[in-house]
Amino acid sequence: MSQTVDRALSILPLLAQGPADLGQVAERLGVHKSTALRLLRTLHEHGLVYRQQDQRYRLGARLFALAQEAVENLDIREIAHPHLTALNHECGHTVHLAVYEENEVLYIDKVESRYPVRMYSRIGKPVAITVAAVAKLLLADLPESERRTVAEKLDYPAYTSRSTPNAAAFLEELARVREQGWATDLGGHEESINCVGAPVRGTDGRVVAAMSVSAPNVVVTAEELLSLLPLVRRTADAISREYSGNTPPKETSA
Amino acid sequence: MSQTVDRALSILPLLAQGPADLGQVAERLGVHKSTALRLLRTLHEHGLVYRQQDQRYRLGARLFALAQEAVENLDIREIAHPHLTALNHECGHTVHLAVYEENEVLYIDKVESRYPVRMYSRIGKPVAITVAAVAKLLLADLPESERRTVAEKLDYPAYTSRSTPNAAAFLEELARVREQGWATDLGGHEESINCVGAPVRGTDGRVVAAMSVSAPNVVVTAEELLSLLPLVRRTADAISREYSGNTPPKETSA
DNA sequence: CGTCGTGTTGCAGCATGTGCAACGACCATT
DNA sequence: AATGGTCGTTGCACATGCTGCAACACGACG
Repeated sequence: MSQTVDRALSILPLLAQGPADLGQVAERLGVHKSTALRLLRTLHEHGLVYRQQDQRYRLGARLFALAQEAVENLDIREIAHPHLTALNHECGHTVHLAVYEENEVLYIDKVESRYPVRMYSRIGKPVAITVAAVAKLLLADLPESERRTVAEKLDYPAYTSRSTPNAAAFLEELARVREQGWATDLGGHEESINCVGAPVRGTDGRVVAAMSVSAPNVVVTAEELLSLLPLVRRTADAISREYSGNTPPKETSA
Repeated sequence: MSQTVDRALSILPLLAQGPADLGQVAERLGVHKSTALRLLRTLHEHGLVYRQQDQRYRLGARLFALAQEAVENLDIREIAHPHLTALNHECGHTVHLAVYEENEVLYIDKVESRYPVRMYSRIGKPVAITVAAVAKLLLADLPESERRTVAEKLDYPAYTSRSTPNAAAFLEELARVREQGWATDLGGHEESINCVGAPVRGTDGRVVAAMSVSAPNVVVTAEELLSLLPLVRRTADAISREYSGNTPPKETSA
């Protein structure tokens, strides 16, 4: 909508692929060098872009700061975290929390055996949206039409022999998930890893987040993992309740 | 330099503090609502901003993707990582790798007892630049004038009784660090945590990164930690050598 | 010493972003 | 139901501020 800003922002993904000098940026943007220079300077002033010794431009540190602050301000994460930790203590496995945002599913919290980590390698990377239990839960809740649109647009990489093969199968799976209120990923992403997940709902019943427990085959069989389902669902429901209760935290009396 | 882009980018830190609606954004930017709307729309198209159900704007997922890609493309990190892991195996303590970038020091890698983590809670947060060993190493290498300028501009929070109290003390410390070629942080940030660090240098001898080993008092005394210094320096030198060797990877013959 | 390849600057022209005012949607209140 | 208020959205006329050009500065290279 705004040409100038549009161009400036297009520089970021371009630099994400690796450093580039002024000429390259200008060329790939399709604008004059002087224009690119001014845009880069503006980005630089805001710390989104950094100029290394060889004069080439890189993405800057402020980007991390922003991403960091963004994830910390997710109230769902804040509310859910203690529940996730508790669940982890009970079952010992890795616990994930994820949200859906414009055709992407995004991990926003994770508790592993020993360390509560706030930001991980997986954030930002394309989540295996066609197979992950949390992805199924989040997509299953979309309105019918949107669900279909999204499913059609997706790629269906065959991570393993048990990955979701195509849109039809995925929609079927989503319907099942929607009905039963929980989801699994049995070796669909990595042959030896299984997950069970349950949805977190807001006041209006819509799914606002999803959580899952993951464990490798070698530790527990899929059946054993499935036996954790009641516990997982109870945890998700507890988060839902607390989130719904706290949703309108409008100042009633200061 | 570019007004439009400048305004658009100013929205990001604003939203980092928490979700805001159109009116708030317009007001805090000092522009008309319609202007703010157009800027937000452009940011939205690029995925940097997300609109939640209540119509308020939040920072978007693409931000994570960018931050993620940015950190992965740091070649220093890639080269250093195996060395950091090796060092961690030898001594068992937490190992950090950091770089300096426009008045900020930034952790870009970390190896902890059990998990190699690629992105951590600390990235993006203001590093304790006045006390951290890696910060001292990176700042100590700046040219005299810049070093002074930076030192004057900094705040000197008294994290503990042993924190660097002011610019004068800091500059003195930097001089010492510069001379001896290594640095420590003995309880300057957290009373019970000590660190020893050494610089990683590029071909031209300039410090391009810094690494450190941290351990709590209860595990090893400061003296014991200091006994690791030779090992730390050897590791840093190994990284320097490999980085210098690989620095000009220009295609000599396709 | 000249040539090439950079990044940088000033400027004229006009595309583009700007603020205004009016509209529509929604909610709360009466 | 009707009213008033808030908030997001749209179309438009104006002029701001962005654009691309051409010329300059600087360093590397032969």
